This record gives sequence, structure tokens and C-alpha cells, in this order.
Amino acid sequence: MQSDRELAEELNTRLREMVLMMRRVNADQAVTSQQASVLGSLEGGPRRMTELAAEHGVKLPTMTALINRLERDGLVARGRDASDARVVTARITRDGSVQLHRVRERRIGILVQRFAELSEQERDTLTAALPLLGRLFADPDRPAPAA
Amino acid sequence: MQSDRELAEELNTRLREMVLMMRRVNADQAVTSQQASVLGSLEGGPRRMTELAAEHGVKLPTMTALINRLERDGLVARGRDASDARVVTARITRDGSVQLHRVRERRIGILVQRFAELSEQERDTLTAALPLLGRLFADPDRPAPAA
DNA sequence: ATATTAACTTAGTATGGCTAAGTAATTGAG
DNA sequence: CTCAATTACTTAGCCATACTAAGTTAATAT
Repeated sequence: MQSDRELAEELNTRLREMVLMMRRVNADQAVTSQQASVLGSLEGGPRRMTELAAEHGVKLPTMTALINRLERDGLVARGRDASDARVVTARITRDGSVQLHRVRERRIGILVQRFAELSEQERDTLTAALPLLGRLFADPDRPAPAA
Repeated sequence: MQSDRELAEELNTRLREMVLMMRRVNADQAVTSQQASVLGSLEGGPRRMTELAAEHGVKLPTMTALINRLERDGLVARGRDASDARVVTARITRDGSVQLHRVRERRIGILVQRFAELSEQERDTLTAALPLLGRLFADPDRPAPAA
């Protein structure tokens, strides 16, 4: 039986491990994890710059730079909004979709490998815990990103 | 009952949420999360540059730059190894400890707050799942960082 | 009609990552 | 013992990603 404090400390440690692992998994990939994250937001269709910045918790100029690089590399294309000439939209290109798929499969593949080392019962425990993690980390101000 | 694949996809989504949340929590802090992480490695005493780089999964020149900035801000101090004149060590200063404590309390405080919204049973589920996450994210090549 | 607001971009600065190349100290081979 | 190779680190130069402040253009409101 652990106190909330101890539980929080352990979770904090796991978060650190998780961040380090994701960094290792993503090293030497063609697309950075930040770029993959933005591409994920575009899967459902074009999005406004402002929306993207808010969803990813960055300021607008940062998103401008991110989209500039993705556009330069041919992974997204900029567009305009018909009803408001100030608005700039970004959509994912075919190349972008291919890259996104690649990154996602890589990450999920690694997680699946790791799951193989868990027992049936341990997998059940994890299955039960995932929605709780979702509640712990959800942002009340912002809807969850698409992927 | 979920397949490993579905489980991995859900975990991948949770990972994204966690990263976004930790970014929000750490925004507007005096010390970046990377800096806090390095300071955490120094709590147990001075460490060599090489060790620090390996532990944090970065190359040596990156650690040099990180320590340069921390030294400039007075949060760590460089030292020398008595037995090998090539070796440079870093130790945390009093100011560094204060900053580290501040960041850690902030993060843990937020997690504890979130735990308050969980039921007793849900907390138990989480307690059972955390060690599993540790196994999923552990780096076989590298021992877990101190904090 | 014009002032304000909103949506972006540009410019400038900092952190944090990399590789390649340089320096100084230790180790090892002959 | 000498000198080449290795080890530990730093420097230099590049890129991605973050910020604020300031500029531009379009929409809104007075």
C-alpha cells in the first residue's frame, strides 16, 4: 500500500524512463517525433495554424516554423480558407502519410515486442490502467490530439 | 479483451498525452526539464561527463553544452578526477539543489492532485501497473537514472 | 471610415541535439 | 622507453524547436 506521494514519485520516474525510451526509438528516424506528432494531427483533414499550435501546446510562430520545414520536405502543403482570407491551413501530402505510417508502425512495433514479455495477467493489469493514465494526463482545456 | 496491437496503439496515445502534459507543466519554469533531469543525476554526488551523457542518451558534446549552461547559471560546478587528469566531473551546487527540489515538487504536486480524482480501487490498479511500465520502458543497455 | 482585433509571418535569441575536428592525458606495442 | 593508438573532453558549426516582439493583411466593431 503506497501513499499518493510515493505513487506520484514512481510515476514521475516512469515518465522519465518513457521519455528517454521514446527518444532512443526516434533517433535516426527521417522524421522527428515533433514532426510525426504534427502529421498525426493532419490525418483527419486540413487544419488551421492556430488550431495546430494550440493542440501541440506551442506558440503560433513555432508552428509556422514547424510547418515551414514540413512543407520544405514535401510532407505537408499549405492552403487557404475560403471564408477567411487570413487563415492558413495545412494538409498532409501522400509523402507525409507514408512517413507518418512508418513512424507509427515503428513505435507500435516496439511496444508490441515489449508486451510479449508480459504475462496474460500483466497485460490485463495494463489494459485496466491505460484509461486511468488517460484521465491523469488529459488536458482539460484542449481536446485530445487525433494520434 | 484487446489485442496486443490495440493495447500498443492505446499506450502510444497515452504517451503522446503524457509528453504534452509534461511540456505544459514545465513551461515557464526557471529550469528546463532536460536541465532538471541532469541535476537529478547529480544528487548522489559528482559524476563524469561520459557517465552523464550515457545516462541521458545524448552524445558527449551535447552534455558539455548542457553542463556549460548549468555552470554559467551557477547550478553545477565542474571538478577534476584525482586519478585521471582527462576526466571532468560535475557536481550540483546549493542553488542547483534548490531548483531541482522546486521542479520536482511541482511535478509531483500536480500528479498528486490528479490522483485525488481517482477512486481507491483505481489507485490500486495504477500501483499494480507502474512496475509493468518500468519493464516496458527500461533500457536494457543502461541502468535507470537516479531520479 | 477608421480603429481594433485576429491570423499569420518574420526577425532575433536561446536550448538542445548532431558530426567532425582539435587537445591533452593515458595506455599499449615494440 | 618511446611513440602510436586510444580515451575523455571541448570547440566549431550545423539544424530543429522553443520563445517574444514586431510586422502584415484581413475582418470586425465603433
